[in-house]
Amino acid sequence: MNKPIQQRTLKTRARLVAAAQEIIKEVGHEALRTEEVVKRAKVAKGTFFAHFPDKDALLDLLIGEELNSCVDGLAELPPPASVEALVAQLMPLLDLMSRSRMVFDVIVRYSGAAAIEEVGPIAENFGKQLDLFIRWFDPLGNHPFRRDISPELMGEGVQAFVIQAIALNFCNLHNDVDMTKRLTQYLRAWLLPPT
Amino acid sequence: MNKPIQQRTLKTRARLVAAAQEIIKEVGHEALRTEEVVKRAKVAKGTFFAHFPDKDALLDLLIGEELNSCVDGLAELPPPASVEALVAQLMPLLDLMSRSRMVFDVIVRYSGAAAIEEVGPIAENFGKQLDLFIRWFDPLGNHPFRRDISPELMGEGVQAFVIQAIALNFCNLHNDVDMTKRLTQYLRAWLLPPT
DNA sequence: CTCCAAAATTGACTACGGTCATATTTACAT
DNA sequence: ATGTAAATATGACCGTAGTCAATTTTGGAG
Repeated sequence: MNKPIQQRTLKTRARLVAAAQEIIKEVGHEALRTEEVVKRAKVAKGTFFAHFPDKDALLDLLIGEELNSCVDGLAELPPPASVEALVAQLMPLLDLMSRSRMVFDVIVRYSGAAAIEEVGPIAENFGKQLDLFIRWFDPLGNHPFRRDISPELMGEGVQAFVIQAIALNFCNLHNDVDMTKRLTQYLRAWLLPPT
Repeated sequence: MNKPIQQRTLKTRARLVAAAQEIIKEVGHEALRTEEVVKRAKVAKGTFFAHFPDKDALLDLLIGEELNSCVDGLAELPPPASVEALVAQLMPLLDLMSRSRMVFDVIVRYSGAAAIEEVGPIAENFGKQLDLFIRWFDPLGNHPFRRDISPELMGEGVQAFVIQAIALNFCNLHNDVDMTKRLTQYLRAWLLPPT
């Protein structure tokens, strides 16, 4: 019933977010500086940290939004009819997650509900991904995937392998062709019933 | 043939490492400060960074060593005869990797050969883990696991699921009983042929 | 309208990782 | 021994995330 949330707060927060988005568009996530954010948002340093516990929380929010629109896009597609189709459909997500080492690190760190408390935007998005996978792997659906384990478990495995594939991709100068191949190999072994 | 490596270098490096190990034993990885390391090692700040590219490289080394003695211990065990036995054998590794959020983050970041160049101690250890798994999953061996995919692929999957299980464990106040259960569930679905 | 307590904002300040020009030490040739 | 070039060490300095006591703004009670 109480309404302790002020109009001013929303405005300030929106300015901070807008400034950050602008900066990221210009110089990328890696070069984001809180000083630059507050300068453009025309607020003091302390104000930033009154709105976000730390810089990573802002990145959680921004990257979470990007992930959301990406997953929303996926949700409109029909359930994939093969591992190859699945991997192809996931490519936009893969591209986003592997855009830069820093983005990937933030995603990995926050995908598991980061802090002990508080589920952030990225963690929420991973829940959303899971819902989507559960639909795609519905045992009642017409797909070639295994039916001996729950679709939820299948989805969690897909997430684990996506992260693994991207992580290995950041290594030995593998390019994304190899990432796709590797993920396909993982998911064939994970999702297909042995012939 | 050239011998450009000085005795002094080794001494200094050893002192830095020893100081860091001492500090970590006292206050944990999270509270490690380079300033404290150089103070105890009786060297200047700059010397630290002449020996390690950054603080994380030192952690890579130290955590890598811990992982190595852990995996060496695992290597003396006989191949596990069930998923439950496998998970039980892996527990020391799981405990080490999930000791703290920071340790886990460093491991995840460096497990995939961190930088584009240079394979560090943690990445090397993950290779060693893989060798061990390949032995355990030898298709010629007497074990209940699937034989339709390469043991290497099986091992990579185990690594992916271990990371997934730990990551989720850092979330929703799940304790390690749940981590064990979750990993068992993953590995049953990953390693066992459908009945 | 006036006053007040809570909410929001401020910016100087701290902590700490990392840099770099300079100084010192080492190894070796002569 | 002496000179000297390369390797190593130094510490003042910098950049940036994050803190906090003090200040300003807000919305509402009387």
